[in-house]
Amino acid sequence: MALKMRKNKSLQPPAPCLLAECMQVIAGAWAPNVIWCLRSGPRRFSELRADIPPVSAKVLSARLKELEERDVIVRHVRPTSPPSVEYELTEIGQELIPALEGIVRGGHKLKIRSGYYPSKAEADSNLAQALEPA
Amino acid sequence: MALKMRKNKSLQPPAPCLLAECMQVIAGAWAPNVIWCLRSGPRRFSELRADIPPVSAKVLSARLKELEERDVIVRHVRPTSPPSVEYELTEIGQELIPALEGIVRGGHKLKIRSGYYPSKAEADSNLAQALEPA
DNA sequence: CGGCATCCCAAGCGATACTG
DNA sequence: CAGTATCGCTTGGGATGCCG
Repeated sequence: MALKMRKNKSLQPPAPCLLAECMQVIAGAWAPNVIWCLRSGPRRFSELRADIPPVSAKVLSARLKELEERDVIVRHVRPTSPPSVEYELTEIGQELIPALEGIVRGGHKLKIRSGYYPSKAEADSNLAQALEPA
Repeated sequence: MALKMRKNKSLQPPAPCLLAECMQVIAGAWAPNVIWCLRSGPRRFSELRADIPPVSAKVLSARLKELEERDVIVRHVRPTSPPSVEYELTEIGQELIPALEGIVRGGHKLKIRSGYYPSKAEADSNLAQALEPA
């Protein structure tokens, strides 16, 4: 009857717990980008603003605060003449990088399959550039 | 050390392209769950509704439509007496599963590090249950 | 059963202006 | 430089009801 492999005992909500848990950290338009930008070392507020497209200061600080509360990043304040603040991934934050890499690779395959790159070489270089440390 | 590894040439927007690309597919509260639930075979509309927490019909159908447009899933209509519709992952959709697994593992480590499980055994079984096929 | 229509709310985000 | 405050828009989402 067509539904051969489906067990009729419902797939109990499979991973929604864990999936949702991590999705909340990852969610939003900017959080993943922040984590991604921090993966190769600490960055300052305005550096993040510049790196991440033009994210508004309000939203960026909101995300940073959230990520800090979740212990994904730490905030270092250096009391210099012009105030300087650095954000850095915690160990917990580092754990998320493989997940983001997975997403990047997934996005890459998506673009290859549907959108199409002009050439495979270009696709590969794009992926390599995306993944390379800095 | 603090800023040792930061190149002062700005980290050009590293992967936002690819990251954002895939994040848009993954984004929203339910899309990842849908893909996750479909990873072990086709499911029908109402099965998905039941499996995924209580997602409203409106939102579920909206997500399904989006995912179909992006060629992540396919819709099979079977013209039986009570109408029956099945959704299934396409090959493109399958490509996303590793990314989701990465997220699940990330969420798992997050819970271990911060929230804490009572015991490691329980943590492991939780992860295993989340990842097991069906 | 599957799914669209309507209403309505809350969160996310951007822009601008302002402070320490 | 590193934010906070305010405003207003746009989306995602829940609830309910109706239709094929």
